[in-house]
Amino acid sequence: MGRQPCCDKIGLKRGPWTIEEDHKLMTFILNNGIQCWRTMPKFAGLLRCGKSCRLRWINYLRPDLKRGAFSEIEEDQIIELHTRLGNRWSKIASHFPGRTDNEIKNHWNTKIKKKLRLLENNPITQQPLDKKQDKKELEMYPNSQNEHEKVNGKFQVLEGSKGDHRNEVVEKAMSSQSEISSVHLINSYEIMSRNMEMEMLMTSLENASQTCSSFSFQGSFRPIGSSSVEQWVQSMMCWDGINYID
DNA sequence: AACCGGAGCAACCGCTGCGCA
DNA sequence: ATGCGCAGCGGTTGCTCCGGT
Repeated sequence: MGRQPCCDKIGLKRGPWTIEEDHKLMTFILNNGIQCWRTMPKFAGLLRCGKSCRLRWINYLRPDLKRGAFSEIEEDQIIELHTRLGNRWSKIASHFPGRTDNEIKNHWNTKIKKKLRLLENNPITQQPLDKKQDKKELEMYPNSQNEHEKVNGKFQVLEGSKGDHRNEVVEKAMSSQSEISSVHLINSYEIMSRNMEMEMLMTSLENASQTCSSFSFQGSFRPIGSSSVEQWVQSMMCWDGINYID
């Protein structure tokens, strides 16, 4: 007789996570912490198995995740670690704070492997042949080598006075044609979100302002179609009431 | 405009190792 | 010592997007 499944899969949802599910999981973890993945979905009101919740949190929702393309330095490090450790992705990932094993594994399989193969086939130049991607990125972000390095700045509203800063945050995000990529409210009410829809952000901020007299706000924004990332970051840094924190 | 193929990546599956009774 | 249940890990799958024809 085989091993019992990790959970009763009948009636459980599979496939891509919705924003609502993300929100439920995140809120639950932030309020209760991580104790038992198996029972978590039930208490969080999710029709998912614990394994799926764990994966979603680790690979996507965790607030300390570093998003964006891998730098040349990171790639070199991955190659070096891979020659020493082999396919032990979690071990490799432990050398890169904010990166997940899944992310590194995918990057290895889709980019690095190919790059190394091309290098092997092109020993004279010792240069990667596929420069297409680099060129494309350079065209999109002429002032930035790595879009996310520049964009993932953090902004903080100190001693926010309820709705004032809440509106400020939302208006600024909307006027700058941005999507919220990460929001972190601290103090007595805590919530985080990644790729949160504007409507949901409003609700979260509303809840926050109801449950505490003052709160601080930390977040990062990612511009949509901004021609100059640096310019955009500069404009955010000048935002009254928001302190740019390194 | 429609189709196709490749790239990228999120999510799943099944195995392993560990802690505990 | 053994078996069970769990979290974690690595391989794989399948969906989405995008560029080329």
